[in-house]
Amino acid sequence: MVLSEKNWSKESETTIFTEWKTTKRYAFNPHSQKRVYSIDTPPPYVNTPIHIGQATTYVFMDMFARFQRMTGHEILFPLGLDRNGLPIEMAAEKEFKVKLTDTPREEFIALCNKVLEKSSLASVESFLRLGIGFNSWEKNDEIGSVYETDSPEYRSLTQETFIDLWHKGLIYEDYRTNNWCPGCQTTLADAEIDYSELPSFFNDIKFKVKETGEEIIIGTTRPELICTCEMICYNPEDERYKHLEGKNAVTPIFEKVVPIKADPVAQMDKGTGLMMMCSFGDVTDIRFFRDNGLKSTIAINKDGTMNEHAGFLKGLKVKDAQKALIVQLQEKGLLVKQSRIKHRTPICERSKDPIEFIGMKELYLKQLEYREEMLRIAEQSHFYAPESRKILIDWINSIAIDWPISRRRYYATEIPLWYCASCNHPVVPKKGPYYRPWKQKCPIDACPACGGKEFIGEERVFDTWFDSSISPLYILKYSRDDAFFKKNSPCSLRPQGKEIIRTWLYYTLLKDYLLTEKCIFKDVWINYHIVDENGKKMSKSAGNGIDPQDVLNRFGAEPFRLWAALEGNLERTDFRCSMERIEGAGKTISKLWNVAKFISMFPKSTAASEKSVEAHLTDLDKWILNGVNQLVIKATEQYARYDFHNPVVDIRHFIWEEFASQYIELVKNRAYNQNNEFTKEQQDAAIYTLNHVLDVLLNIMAPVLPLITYRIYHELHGKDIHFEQFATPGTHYTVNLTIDDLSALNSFIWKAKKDAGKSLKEEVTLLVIPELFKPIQHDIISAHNIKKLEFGQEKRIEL
RNA sequence: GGGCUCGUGGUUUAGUGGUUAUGACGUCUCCCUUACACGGAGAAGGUCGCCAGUUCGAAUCUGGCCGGGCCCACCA
Repeated sequence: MVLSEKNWSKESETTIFTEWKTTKRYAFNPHSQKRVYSIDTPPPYVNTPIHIGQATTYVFMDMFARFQRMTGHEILFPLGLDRNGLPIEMAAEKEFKVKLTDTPREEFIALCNKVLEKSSLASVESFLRLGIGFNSWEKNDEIGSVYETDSPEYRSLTQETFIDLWHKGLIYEDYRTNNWCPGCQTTLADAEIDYSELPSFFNDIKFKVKETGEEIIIGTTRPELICTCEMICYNPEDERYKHLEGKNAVTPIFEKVVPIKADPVAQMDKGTGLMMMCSFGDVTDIRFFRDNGLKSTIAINKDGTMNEHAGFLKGLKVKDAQKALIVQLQEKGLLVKQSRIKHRTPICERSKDPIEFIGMKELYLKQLEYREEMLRIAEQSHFYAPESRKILIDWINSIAIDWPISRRRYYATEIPLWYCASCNHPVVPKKGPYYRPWKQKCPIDACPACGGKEFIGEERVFDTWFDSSISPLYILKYSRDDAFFKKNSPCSLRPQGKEIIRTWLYYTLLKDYLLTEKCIFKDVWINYHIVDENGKKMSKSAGNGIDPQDVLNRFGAEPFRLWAALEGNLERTDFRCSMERIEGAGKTISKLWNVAKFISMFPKSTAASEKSVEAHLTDLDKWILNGVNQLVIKATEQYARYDFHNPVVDIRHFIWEEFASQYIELVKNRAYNQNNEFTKEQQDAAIYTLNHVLDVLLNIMAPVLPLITYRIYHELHGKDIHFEQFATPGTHYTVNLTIDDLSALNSFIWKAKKDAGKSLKEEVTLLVIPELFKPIQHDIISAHNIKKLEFGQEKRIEL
C-alpha cells in the first residue's frame, strides 16, 4: 500500500496523539507479567506554562519510556502536577493584591484555590502535543494516573511519612538561629538559599581595650549587630594582635565588655585581621558560639526589625538600624573608614530578599547522623552522567545542620500535630487521613501525658521538599499497595535537573532511606539546561525565552524531538536552543517520509521471504543490511544508557548518506525492473532489502519520533510500532564494499557527467572501474546508464 | 578561595595519542534526473582557547594561564 499522503506535516501529528489519548493507549497495566520500568517525573508547577527546558527533558523521558517498552517492560510513566507552596501563594498575593500575613488563613487558601482553578492546562496540552506517552491524562485512582501534590491523597501520604519518622524518633523541635526570609515570612533550609553579590559598606569601627585603653579597629558589614557581639578574635599567627591575648574589649556605643581570643576563624588578610563574633550568623557561628560556650543573642525580629537587645535601634528595620548606628558612630568619632564593597549576601532563592538570621522554634528532621549512610546510598544509584554523582556527594559532605522542615505558610501540607492545652505535650494522630490541625479537632481524646482533653492544633506546614521527596513512594503505591511497592521498588529512574540535586534528589534519597532503609532509585539521569542561542540563561526579564507552544505551532513535535536527540548530550552540556536548528531537523523528518513513500511503492508482500531471497542478495544489498545492523547494535547499547544522541546522529547520517543517496540510487532500477533487465529474484532481493531496512529504521527511531514512525508503520503493516519488540541485529554478511568505495564511485561518475555539462541520465560510453565492484556491476550499469563496463586498476570514464 | 565542567570552520556538534579532524545548520555555484527543491551534484570555510612539557608523533596525555557555565565555602 502506498502511503496515503504526499507530505508529512505537523498537522498529521494531531490525529495521532489525540487517538493515543482517547484510546488510553499507554495506560499502565497492573496485571502485566512484564517487569515494570518506572519513571519518577518531576512535577511542573501548574500556574505557569511549561518551559522549553521542561519540554525537552520530558521528550527525553518519553524516549526512555518508549525504548524500555519496546525492550519488554511495562511502563509506569505518570504525569505529576505540583500545586503546593510558595509559587502558588506568591501568585495569589500578586493577583489579588493581598499579603499572606494580613489575610485570614481560610481566605488566603481560597485565593490560592482560585489561582489553581484558573491556571490553564496549557502545560498538559503541550505535553500531549509533544507526543509524550504518559500512562494517563486523567486524575483517578489508577496506577499511573495524573497526580497533584495538593490532593488529599498526596498530602495524607506526606503526613503519613512524617508520622512514621516521628515514631522513629527522627524528628525534634529546637529553638535555633534560623535562615529567615523577611519577604516570604518563613524559615528556609540551607538548600533554599542563593547567594548574590550585593553592594554594601565595609565599616572600620573603633573598639577599646578595657585593660589598656588601646584603640583597636574592627571591620564589619553588619555594624547594627554590634549589640550581639560576644567576642573579638584574631588569628593565632597574627603578630599584630598577640599582645591582646587574655584582654577584653569594650564595644562602642553599647559599652559591653567582651573577651579577645586567638582563633583560626579570623583570617589575617581580611579586614583589619580582627573579627567580631556576633550571633547573627549562619551555621558556623552557631557552632562557634556553642564551642566557646557563648550565649547567642537574637536582635532581629521575624518582621525584620530590631528588638530590645539592640537598645536604641529597637523597632527599626535592619537597613535603617544600620544607617542610624553609622550616624551615631560618626558623631562619636568611632567610624574610622567606610568603603563600598560588593558583598556576597545570602538571599532567598524564591523572593530574592536578603536572609536574616533569627531565632525561633522549628521542627527538624535528623540528617547529620546519617551522612555516612547517605554517602553509601549515593553510590548505589547509577548516575547518568557518572560525574553528576559528585554534586550530590559534595552536598552531603557539606551538610552542617539537620533539616528544618517546618514553614510558616498556608498553602502547603499541614504538619499533623496537636499540643495538649494543659501540658503542651505534642500529640501525633494515626496514619491514614489527611489532617488539617489548624482548623480541625484533635482526633485523640486525651493527652497521654496528663490526660488533658483540650488540644491546640499545629499551625505550621511542611517545607515543599518534604512533599516532593515522596514522589517515587507515591507513584509506587508505598503504604497503599504493599505488594506492588515491594515488587516494583526501587524506582527505575529519577530524571531531573542538576540544579536540584541538593534539594529534590538529596531529600528524596534521605527521606526514603529513613523510611525504607533502601536506596529508592536504580538510575538517576541528570540533565543540564536549555539556554538561548547565545548560551545565555532564558529568563522572563531578559525576554529571551522560547515558548514550546511556539515551537509546536511552527514545526510540530517531531522536528523538536529530533533536534533534542541530535543537538548534543544533555547529561554533559547545555543545549542552545535555536529555531533555525529545530527547523533544520524537520528536513530529516521529510526525508524519512519520502524514503518510506518510495519504498511503499514496492510492497514486501509481493517479494519473497528472507530465506528464499537470501541466495539472491547482491553485495550491495548485503552492504546496506550490514549497515543497518550496526545501527541496531549501537542503538540497543546506547539507548539503554540514556544516550540517544550518538546513535541518532549515526541513524540520520545513514538515512541520508548511505540509504537514500547510495543504496536507493543504485538499486532503484532493479526495484522498478521496468525493462526486465533483472530477474524476478534479483528484483525481489532489492524489494526485500528496501522494506527490511525501512522497517528497522522505523523501529529504532520509534522512541525518538513516535508520531511519524507510528503513522508509517501503521499504514504499511497495520500494527502499532510502539508495542513491537525493539529490533535485533540480523545476519552479518561478509562484504568488501565500503561506503567510501560506493560514494567515491558514484561521485566519480556524477562529477564526470556534470563537468561535461551533461545530464545525469546521459549514457556512459565506457566505464573502467576496479574489480571490487564486480559483484554489483549490474546495479551500476543500470543506475548510471553504462553502455560498456570494464575492470581495471585506474578508474576511467568516456561519455 | 575551592571543586566540577566546557572552550573544535560563521553557528553548532563528534572525536579522547597516529596518515589530508566528523556530521549538521548556514554560505556559494550548477541542476525541477518519475521518493523527496524540506531535493540532487559540486565548492569554499578550521594554526581543534593560549603557553610550555611528555612522546617518533597531541585536538586527544601532563602542568600553567585565559575565558564561559554550574556548584560549594566560616571573605567577618
